[in-house]
Formats: sequence, structure tokens, C-alpha cells
Amino acid sequence: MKQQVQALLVSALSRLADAGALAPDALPDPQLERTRDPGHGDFSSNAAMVLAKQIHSKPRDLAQRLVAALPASELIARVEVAGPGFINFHLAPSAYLALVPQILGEGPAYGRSTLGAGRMVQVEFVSANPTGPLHVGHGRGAAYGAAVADLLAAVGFEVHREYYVNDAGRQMDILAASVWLRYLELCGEQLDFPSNGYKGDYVWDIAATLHREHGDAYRWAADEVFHGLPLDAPAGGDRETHIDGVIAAAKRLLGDNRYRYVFELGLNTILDDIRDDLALFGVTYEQWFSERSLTEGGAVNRALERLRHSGYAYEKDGALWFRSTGFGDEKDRVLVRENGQSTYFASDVAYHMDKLDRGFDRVIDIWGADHHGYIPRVKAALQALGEDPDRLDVLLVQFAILYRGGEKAQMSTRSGEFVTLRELRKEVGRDAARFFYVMRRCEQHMDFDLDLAKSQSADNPVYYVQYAHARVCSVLRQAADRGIALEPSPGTLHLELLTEDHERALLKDLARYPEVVESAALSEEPHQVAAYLRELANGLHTYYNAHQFLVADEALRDARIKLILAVRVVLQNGLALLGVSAPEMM
RNA sequence: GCGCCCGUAGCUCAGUCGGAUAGAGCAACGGCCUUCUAAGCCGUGGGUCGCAGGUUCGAAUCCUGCCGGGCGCGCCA
Repeated sequence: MKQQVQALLVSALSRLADAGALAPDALPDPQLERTRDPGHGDFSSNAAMVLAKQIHSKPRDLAQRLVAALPASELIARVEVAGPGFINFHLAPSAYLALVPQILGEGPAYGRSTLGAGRMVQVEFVSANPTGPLHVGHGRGAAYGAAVADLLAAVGFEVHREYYVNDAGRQMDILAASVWLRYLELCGEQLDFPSNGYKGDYVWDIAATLHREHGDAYRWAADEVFHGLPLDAPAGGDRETHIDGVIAAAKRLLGDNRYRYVFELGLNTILDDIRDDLALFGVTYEQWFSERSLTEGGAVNRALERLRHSGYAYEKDGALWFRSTGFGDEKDRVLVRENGQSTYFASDVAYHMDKLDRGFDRVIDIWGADHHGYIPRVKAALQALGEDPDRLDVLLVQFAILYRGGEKAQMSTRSGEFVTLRELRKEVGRDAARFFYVMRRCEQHMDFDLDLAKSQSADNPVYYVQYAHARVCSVLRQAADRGIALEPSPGTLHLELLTEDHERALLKDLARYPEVVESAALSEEPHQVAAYLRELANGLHTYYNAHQFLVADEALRDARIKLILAVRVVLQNGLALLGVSAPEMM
């Protein structure tokens, strides 16, 4: 609908340009907006005011000439110039009424478009280290990333969702060591668990699996394991060097194969848990991409070679560095450590190189805000590799700050004190959690009050929207009980009877939906959909309270049923985009 | 110290590529269930848009400087 009006405006502008009144190259994209005040019509454009400045004309005069140049259209009831030079478009009622059969005909397709023209977009999100279960912080990235991906798919992009599995780093070794030590404890060994080890219950669970399936086959005396290791922090030493010593001991005593087995057991158990957790949250991926595969497949070495070749890699202090300062980064970054091990950054360079090589037109990374300092070096690497850094878009999701009992709750995977996504889902439900997470802009810090989310979940706006859907379904059930046909023949449609203010307001909301989806998708802001759904639900509730739908007048009744059927379609479509269900009964 | 994000009603937040009178939910107060679900509706009160300058027909929105909060500044991932 907006596009049609926009086309009229563009046409008027080019007519003036043809007449020599405007310089063709000075034509801006005319800005057409929904008006806030219904008195200003349906759409408003500031084109005349913007143009007037360029050609030194009076805005209102120019607006009048633009209006005169508008092609005739059945869509428009009238156009007027208002205020300092706004052009206000009042649409014909019939334009809105035509929406109802259109929405009912298109069903789930209403609001979708082909704007993306099948261009390939990759969305990588969550990508939490597989060292423990997902917590509520990851939940925000999951809900947000899934919604962004679904929105882009809705407007015609070919979307590829991906989870980058950090299965290669030191943190994974710490996990393997933690599992092994817990296993030793289950075997009856007495030991001081490293302060830097993973202490969550899930580590015990994995250790128990190892013990159950392999008995004492992986058992060594604790004294032998800890003999000669650097002291841990509580004993006056350093926790980092201590845990490194434990890892080294585990590798030495167990040998490659057994160590690898423990490592894989931990990784796979946790990865399975994460995969299951996300699936139950309605979040699925086209691909789970292994960091280790980059090293093992030679991609890291190829990336390093390309950087060397481009002259942006150099040796210093026994390490290999990337000259990211050449692209505006604060300092150069290490690619290969003195000890010969490549860094996480080296993997990430290889990973992003691989993403672009796979042919995605756009790559979207969704990261926690704590990684923001990482953006310049990744973009720098892409530039150094001769790629266009603008193909990569990094969206930073701010932390969800947890509150419990009015106080901030600590969150640390290492200490085991955290609320898991699984727990959250169990307590407040998938729908409430998904909706809650995308209600705010991603740059906005989010206060997540656990007590409120858990105990007063009925206050959550998601129920307001879902209730609107359930209400429509309820009315339809009532109608069926009374033997009223829900699918009258087209001849009985008298949509022109929908003249109440509430009905006109609802029709306008229905018309806005495709505009909202497009805007939310292009700006990667799912909260626009959440806000819209609340407004649409409000329109339905208000209408419901003001008017009876199942009235005696058959023509009016049919028109009203058609209208709320259309509302139901849009509620379903919008909720689906956010991963929220549309219950028929509440 | 440097960098990124944020600062709008009592609380949580929309509105931010400049537009018309700054909005919503919650909380507070007052109404509405013999009629399709009251998880709802209607009404009332509530604001120096952090502060100070600047840009212009017009600034919550853009620029500069401050103030306040969060995060980051590893041969960790």
C-alpha cells in the first residue's frame, strides 16, 4: 500500500523534473511516512520541504505543484498541503477494505515479500563455548538472532543460520581436565579441585557417565596427578599456571587417545545439550561449524599465508603478528603464539574468510557486547585479505542484567552460579522468554527481573497478544456453535459496512503489517514487530469491548467476522516471526 | 587514560538516516462483567527528552564539550 502511494509521488516528482521545474539529479528519495495524527491523513511526505531548500522555492508552493502533478488513483480519496509544506495523503476507504480478502487469500504469506531477491545472507549467532549449558545471557542472542534470521527470510533473503563451535581452545582443555578430576573424585580420589576449573553440576554428570561406562580405566592416583604442579591461587600460587599444569598432567598420564576420549565426551555431551536446548527454544541452524575443522582442514594456514602474502603479517618476539593498525585498529594482533599455537583470532580470520568464500552476499555476526573491541581487527583482516569489510555486519547484543530479589545476580559459568536458559524456559515458558528477549533494541541494556518473569508471568505482554488471538478463536467457536457460516460466499461480503472508528483503525493496522516487517528486517530490529503486535492486539481488544461481532444482521456479522479473521492471520504471522505460538484457547 | 553502547514519565522502555501537540506498558487513582473469555476495556494524573552550547524554517533526533551508568582495552576464548 505504501509502495503504491510512493509510486504516485515519484511519478509527480519526475513530471515536474520533465517540465524543467526540478533538476533530475537533485531528486531525493521522497520520504513517505505513516502519520501519527489521523487528522493528517494516512501518509505524509516532506518532499516539498526538502526540495524547496535546494531550488530556493517556497515549500507550500512547491507542495501545491507536486499535488497538481500527482497521477489520478482510485487509492487516494484526497491530497492536501498542510503545515509548513507537508503533503498529506488520505486514502479511500475502499483501499483498506480490499485488504481483508487479500489477507485471507494470502494467509501465512501476507507480510512476506521478495525484497531480498534471494540474495544469500548468513546469520551466525549464539556460538557460545561448549563448556557448559547456555545461560540466560545466551538466550537473548538466541531469540534475537533467530528473529533477525526469520525476518530476513520473510522479506525474501536466502538465510543460512550458523553456530560457530569453539571446540579447539584452551577452555575446552580446562573442561576436559575438570571432567577428569571429577571422575577421579568419583573413583574415590581425594583432591583439591582447581579454582579455575568448571564447577557446575553438569561436569559431575559427564564424569559420572565416564565412570559408569569405563570404571577405573581412567583412574590415576591424585598424588601422581598433582605431583610437582604449580600451586593454585588459594595456596598462594596462580590459578592459570596451576590449571595449565593439570591439563598437561592429564595429557601426559592419559595419553593422546584417552585424553581425546574425555575431551570428546565433554564436548559432545554439552553440545548435544545446547542443541536440544535451542531446539526446544524454537531455534535451529542450517549448520554447526567446527572451529577445529578450520585448523585440521588447513584453512587457518591458508588464511595466514594470504595475510603474509598481502604483507600484513610479520614476525616479532618469536610470534606472528597481524598489522591491524594499518586499518585503524588500536594495536597489532598476534596470530601465532611464541609456542607455535595459533590464536583464536587466527581461527576467526580463517572462519570469516571461509564465510565470504562460501558466497554469502552478506554476513551477519551477532555477538555479546563484551566482544565489541573485536570488530576492528576482524574487519581489518578482511580488508587485508582483499575482501570488502562492509559485507560483514556485526550486531552487538547488550547484556541481559539479571535481577533477583531486587539485586543483581552474578553470572559465571565457571563458578556454576547461573540461571540456565533451560531453567528460564521451564519457569516462564518458551513464548514469554522469546517475546521478552526481543522487546527491546539490541543496543539497549536489558534488565531481566527473574522474580517478575517467574512469579508474575501474566504481566508479560506476550499474553496480551496471545489473548487477542485466543479471543478471535473463541468468537469463531461461538459462531460455529450457533451454526453461523464462517466462509460465506463472496456475494454475501459487505465489507463497506465496516465504518466504525474501531474498524477503520484495525484496517489501518492490518495495512501497516508488511511495512513493519520490511522495516524490522532491513534495520534488523525485531522489537518493531513486537511493538506492532501489541498495537494490533490493542486494536482487537478495544474493538471487542466496543462492539458485538455476532450480531443479528447477517451482512454486518459476516463483514466483522472477515475482519477479525484477517486480524487472526496477521497475529499468527507476526508471532511466528518471533518464535511465539498463537494459542487458540487461554 | 583510550574506544564502543546507553541516559526520554515513579519503574521498564518505544520514538533517533531532523518534521506537525514526545508515546506505550507497569505502578497510582476512578469506572465497566444477566450480552462473543475481565489475561480485557474506558477515564484521570504524571515530562527542563542527563547538562551546556552550536547547526536551521524546524532538534529527543545532527555536531562539540561536559556529567552519569555499562562494557572492552591479553601471545584468553
